[in-house]
Amino acid sequence: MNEKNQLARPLALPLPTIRRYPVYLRCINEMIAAGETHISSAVVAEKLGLDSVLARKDLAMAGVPGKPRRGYPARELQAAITAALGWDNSTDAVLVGVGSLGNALLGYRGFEEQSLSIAAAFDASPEIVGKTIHGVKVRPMGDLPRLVKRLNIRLGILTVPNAAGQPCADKLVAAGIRGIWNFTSVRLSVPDGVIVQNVDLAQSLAVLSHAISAKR
Amino acid sequence: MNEKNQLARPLALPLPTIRRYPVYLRCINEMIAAGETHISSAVVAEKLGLDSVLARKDLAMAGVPGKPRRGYPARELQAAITAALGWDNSTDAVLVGVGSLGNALLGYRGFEEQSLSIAAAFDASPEIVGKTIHGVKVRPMGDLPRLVKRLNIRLGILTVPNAAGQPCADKLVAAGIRGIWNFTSVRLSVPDGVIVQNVDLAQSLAVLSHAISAKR
DNA sequence: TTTATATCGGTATGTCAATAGCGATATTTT
DNA sequence: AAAATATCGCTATTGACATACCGATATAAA
Repeated sequence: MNEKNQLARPLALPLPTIRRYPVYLRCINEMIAAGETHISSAVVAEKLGLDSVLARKDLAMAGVPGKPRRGYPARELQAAITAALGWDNSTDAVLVGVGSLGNALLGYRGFEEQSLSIAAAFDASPEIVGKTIHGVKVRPMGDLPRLVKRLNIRLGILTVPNAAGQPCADKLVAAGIRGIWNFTSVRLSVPDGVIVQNVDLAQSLAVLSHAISAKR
Repeated sequence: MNEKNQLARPLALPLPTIRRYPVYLRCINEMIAAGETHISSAVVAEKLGLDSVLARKDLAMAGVPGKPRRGYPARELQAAITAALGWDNSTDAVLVGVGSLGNALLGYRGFEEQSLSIAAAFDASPEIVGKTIHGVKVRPMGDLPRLVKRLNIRLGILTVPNAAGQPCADKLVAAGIRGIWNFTSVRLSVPDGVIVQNVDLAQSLAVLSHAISAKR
């Protein structure tokens, strides 16, 4: 039999739970800023419009023991979720493709919350290389391998045109990148061990436009 | 009993299927451009790196009968999926919040593929109002209700700072919008009948950063 | 003409996550 | 000190989707 004193935290968190963690985290941050010392799953669920059981299970997954009638200790819960997301340590990333979207991401201030900082940007176009966008200097693609290795960067942000998607992904992989945040519509093929997270606006829009056109 | 001559298309398509449709559609378009007249689910699955059964089921959901040993008729399948997504008729949308992200979306050329055109843009800041960004004139928020009603616009794109998210969503709803494409991190509360599709970069990044930090 | 085969279409099974229900317990109230 | 209650934490059920399997059929090959 198992000792039941210790809280059993599963080795792998459910993917949907991980996706919801940023939402919880923002809510918890607000509550801490408002002076709360304890976080009740019921209150969080109410604020976010989620089922109370779902919120309780998600928060319990963080591994911090809560107390009946009080909730979870706020700072500990915050720290646990932040750690689960890997946002407790600053992460450097490189951005490839300084078009309009890459430009917007370079200017996005919200990444600080996720401890993400774009350490360098690259582009193939000679007209853009050399310019400084939102404080980041745009470098030629040739500099990518050396810089990624020197700074030990593990995350690449891919914001190039579709045609350049796979070739640039290959370059990132060859340079030693571990994860690619893919903003192109191309289905990247990468070796095992490299993680790709797709942000396909068309997929997101599909759900919305289908629903709107279907309900008429 | 049921007549079985007609292909039974389910009234509601599974959400994951809808999300995959844009991916299939791009693949089908390429194959048509390459001169194919028939689309085999096995070939599509191979190209996209999906399970062949999954692709077959998804394509079958479109309601177009396929032929053994040939596949689905290319143009008909293309038309059916396009219609299922509501991309067969041009859809006008309004964009609220012309910051860096709103700017990038206004300049994004890929929306034509989805028959989406941004008919008008709005912003609260007097410095931006009146300017023309990528061919679209930025109007003051006060003009929103009248213009949405006059052009009978059903889709709103929300790219304002988090603090303005809910108020602006309320204005869109009051103007008669049916769906909101929400790029803020705020969980919007809207009345029944209005659909919200969230594009939360933090949620997407969460999966990636968790995986990268966990596997070390 | 006959045989072989690729692909479709439906049914059954398995897996994962969301929901529901219930007991345990610490805090608050009386 | 005793009773009431809110909240946690566990287990079971439900439901949806992905996967596996199998029969039907039109095309291609022999």
